[in-house]
Amino acid sequence: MTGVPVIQTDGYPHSVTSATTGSTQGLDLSVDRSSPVPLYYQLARQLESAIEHGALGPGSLLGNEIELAGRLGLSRPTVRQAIQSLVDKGLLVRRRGVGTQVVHSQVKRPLELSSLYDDLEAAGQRPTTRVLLSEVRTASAEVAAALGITEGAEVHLFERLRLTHGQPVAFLSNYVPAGLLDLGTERLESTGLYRMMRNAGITLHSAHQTVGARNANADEAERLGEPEGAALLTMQRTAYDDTGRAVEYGSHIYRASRYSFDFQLLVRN
Amino acid sequence: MTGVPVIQTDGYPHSVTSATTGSTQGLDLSVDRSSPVPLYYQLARQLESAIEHGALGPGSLLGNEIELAGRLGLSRPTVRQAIQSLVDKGLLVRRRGVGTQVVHSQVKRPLELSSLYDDLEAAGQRPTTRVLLSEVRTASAEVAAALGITEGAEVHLFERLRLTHGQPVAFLSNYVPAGLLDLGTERLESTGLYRMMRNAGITLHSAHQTVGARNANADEAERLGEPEGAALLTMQRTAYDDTGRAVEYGSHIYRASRYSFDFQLLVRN
DNA sequence: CAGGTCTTTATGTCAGTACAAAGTCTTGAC
DNA sequence: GTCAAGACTTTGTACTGACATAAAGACCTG
Repeated sequence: MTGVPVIQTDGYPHSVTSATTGSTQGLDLSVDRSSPVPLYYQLARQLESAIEHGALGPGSLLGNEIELAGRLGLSRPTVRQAIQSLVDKGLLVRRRGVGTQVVHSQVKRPLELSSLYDDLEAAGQRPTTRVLLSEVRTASAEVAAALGITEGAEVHLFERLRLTHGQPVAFLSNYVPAGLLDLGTERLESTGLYRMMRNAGITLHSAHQTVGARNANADEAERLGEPEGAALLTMQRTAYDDTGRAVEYGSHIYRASRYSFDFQLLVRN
Repeated sequence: MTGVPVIQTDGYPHSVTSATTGSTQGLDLSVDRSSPVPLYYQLARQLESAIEHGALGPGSLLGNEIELAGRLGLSRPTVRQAIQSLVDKGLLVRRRGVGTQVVHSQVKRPLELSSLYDDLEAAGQRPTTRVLLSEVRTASAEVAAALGITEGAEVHLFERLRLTHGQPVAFLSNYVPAGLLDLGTERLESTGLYRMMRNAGITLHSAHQTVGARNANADEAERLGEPEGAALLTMQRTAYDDTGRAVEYGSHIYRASRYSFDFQLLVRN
């Protein structure tokens, strides 16, 4: 990060560099006005990466907003917007009369609607998927209720087995209203469901989850390679897109011996 | 802009009422400039309660920001700030060229750092607590690592049994750095731990959770009134306050037959 | 020396304006 | 009749300016 020159194409690049560390002073912050990326977002990303890379250590002050704005050639509201987005993410804390400082705790990521696939991939587990079943059925009462459709309507059901290192981790049963997207088996094996939805123009918005546990019956035990009666982690999830329409219902079973949910959450004040 | 005259003097509430429903038009929105409560917050609260009470049904447009601002005698940024806070909560969705509408799905609450006590109480379960143990100990390696303190430092450990309708639901082991707050047994029975912390001036900020499952051993089975080998839901949580200091580590065990985690989560875009 | 008070500093709130960009809808041409 | 261009609506981004308020420290005073 040190001596890297900031190449600027057009607009008026404001680059700020200094030797002081532990503060925003020692950072090479700059914005590119010719870019279509919003200025507040450019700044937010730079601050975020500075925090991640340790250039801005925990507890270090960010420097007051007015000065920061001046140094970057931005207005205060723009700087505030950038900072606010990081405060919302839990990376920064504002204190009136004191300043804005980097939070001490190692907040990684708040809980997201991440797919199991992405989770495992991020953990370097190299997940693979085996599609066991993929067909159109009529919705049962349970599925219809979860998806908010009428019982008997057509849904696409697919069952998948997720593995890492050749070992089963989870058995996933997913239901998608028919016609919402075309689910090719080959693509389901190579990527996650949510990624496919995003590519199909569906923007996920929220989800309702229930996490519980139960003992494995003979069927489940065999599929997952666990002894009968072993504790299983269960999760049911209904996902909604931004129009409020339910786009997916999943009923998942995880081997508790090989998987657990791990997440960070923020308190809203 | 309709024919509604906006009377603007100073320090007086602006009230807007109309007969149209399904929109913000039929709402009695007003702000009180003499109140110390921020204007954007007043507006946000009113909109939120209107949504909750059904006055603003799912899908209904909010009306454009400029007009809304004019009707209330506020500036557009202020109105935007109010709306934005509800968008962040997942109650509203903005669409360029269309407007802002109430989200369809019944988003209840995103996942919060709620205590089990509050959860059960909200569900009308009338929880009771039996404090089994409450003493100061030296931190084990596991606890020290979770709390970020040195091994052997003093921590206050207390074990509680949570019951509803006389039936055990969970066994809770909690560790709090010694001297952080005084944990009276009687208060621990009548209220939750997080409520006590808030009252002691500690503002919670974030937490790291791990949820898993395992089979009950003989000890756990007896305590919770389950057969040996029954599936249990486990949760470990470390909570941090806004200075980044770990203030609590809890290792909890739930009867999977009587409890499951149930929550809503949002996708950040 | 202890206490409260004033000053400083930083964020918090709010107004008003301007232009950009993305959808929607209408209009017009073919 | 269909499709595309353009107008229009609405949110998105950004700036300037102003005052309020909380926290911290310096200062003065009893």
